[in-house]
Amino acid sequence: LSQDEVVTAALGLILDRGMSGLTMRSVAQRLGVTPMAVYYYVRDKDDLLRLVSQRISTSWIPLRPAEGGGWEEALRLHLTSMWEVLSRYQGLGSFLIEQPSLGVTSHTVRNGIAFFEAAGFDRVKAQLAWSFAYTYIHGRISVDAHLGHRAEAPRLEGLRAHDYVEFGIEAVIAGLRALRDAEPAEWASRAAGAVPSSRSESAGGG
Amino acid sequence: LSQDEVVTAALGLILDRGMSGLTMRSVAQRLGVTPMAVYYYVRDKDDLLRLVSQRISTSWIPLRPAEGGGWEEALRLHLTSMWEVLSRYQGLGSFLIEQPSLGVTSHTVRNGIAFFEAAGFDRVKAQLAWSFAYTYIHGRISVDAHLGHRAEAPRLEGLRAHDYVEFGIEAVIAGLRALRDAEPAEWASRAAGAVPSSRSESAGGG
DNA sequence: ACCTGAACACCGTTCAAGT
DNA sequence: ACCTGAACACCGTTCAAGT
Repeated sequence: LSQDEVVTAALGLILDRGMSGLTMRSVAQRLGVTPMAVYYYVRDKDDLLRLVSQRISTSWIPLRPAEGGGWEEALRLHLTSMWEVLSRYQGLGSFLIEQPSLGVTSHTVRNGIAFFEAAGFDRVKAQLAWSFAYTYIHGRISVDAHLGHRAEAPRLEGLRAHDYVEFGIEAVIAGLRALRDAEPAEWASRAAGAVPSSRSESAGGG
Repeated sequence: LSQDEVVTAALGLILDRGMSGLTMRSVAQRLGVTPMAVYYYVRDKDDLLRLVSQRISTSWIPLRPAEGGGWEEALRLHLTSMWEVLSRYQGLGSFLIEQPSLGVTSHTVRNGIAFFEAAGFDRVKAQLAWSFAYTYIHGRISVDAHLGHRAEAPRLEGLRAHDYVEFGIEAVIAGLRALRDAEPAEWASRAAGAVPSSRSESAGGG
């Protein structure tokens, strides 16, 4: 038995029975072992979920400055692959994307900001832009996960999940393109001075 | 004792102790009653959460066709007030927005589509547009909720939560404005024919 | 080092019973 | 109609013990 096997068992359980089917006891049972054996390889359930997050976060195309295609295409590829991977795991996606190790890591944030700075966004706008793109795909995965297992969810005509993501990603790109060169006054008119031009005092989430 | 008091107790518990502090037993304790008394007014925990959702969903500005201000301003007001209300309830927001009664109701969906049709979007684009706006704010509330109670979350300089939402809502509006008059080929280039121009065969989520 | 067994403090919920 | 009490089938987790 190893930590890798524990993580694999957890992932299998999620695919088979969904997020609520993942318990320390079910992991142990799938491995033919006593519940407490799992605790030898994993500190607690949060730790197990962190490891599951790490495992799948290697499966999508990272966000990196484009080589000729422009930032739009690079962002499109990244967001699309992220969605494709995470939507495969039903409720897991909406859960995992809230895990620090998968979403808002300092590495992920720095990388995202660097990407948008390379695309011509100033430092403040690069932060806002990355947060916006990340937030959208987060929302999309959550909404998809929720619609997936609810029969009462109203179905819209003629559109598949993929159409929604595609439209959404294009809207994200179009929105960012429009705001990149806009003056703060154009998008922060009702909160003048909220975004200082140089240095600043307060801290906020990403 | 009444159903209203049960719902009020549940809401208070969430504000005081967060989502994990809400249990059937803690609701009962707050009401000075035995755990099973709660079950007289509420079918089960899901039912209680549905009622909590309903209670708070009346607190924000509904999405309705603008009277002179244009669809942009109407959408801005709706999304902003939704965020302000839901972000007050920490983890509740990210949970509640997944509740059918709060988010993707057939009424909410129809209303949203009608709003965007009145704003000059065709039927298919109105569905996509509503889904996009709803999905973004869903994501924003989830991300905010998550960042709220995690000390390790990296803090970006000089930006407050409000700045992110404001930028995001403007990006949503700018994106929708750009795609409203675009041809499908411009935003669905890699999946030609995915969105039929007239009638359609398959059904998908919103 | 690796795993087991018993136990604790929690859940949501059912069921029968009280008033 | 409204509430209680005891109980069931679950959780995550600790702690002491085995090999």
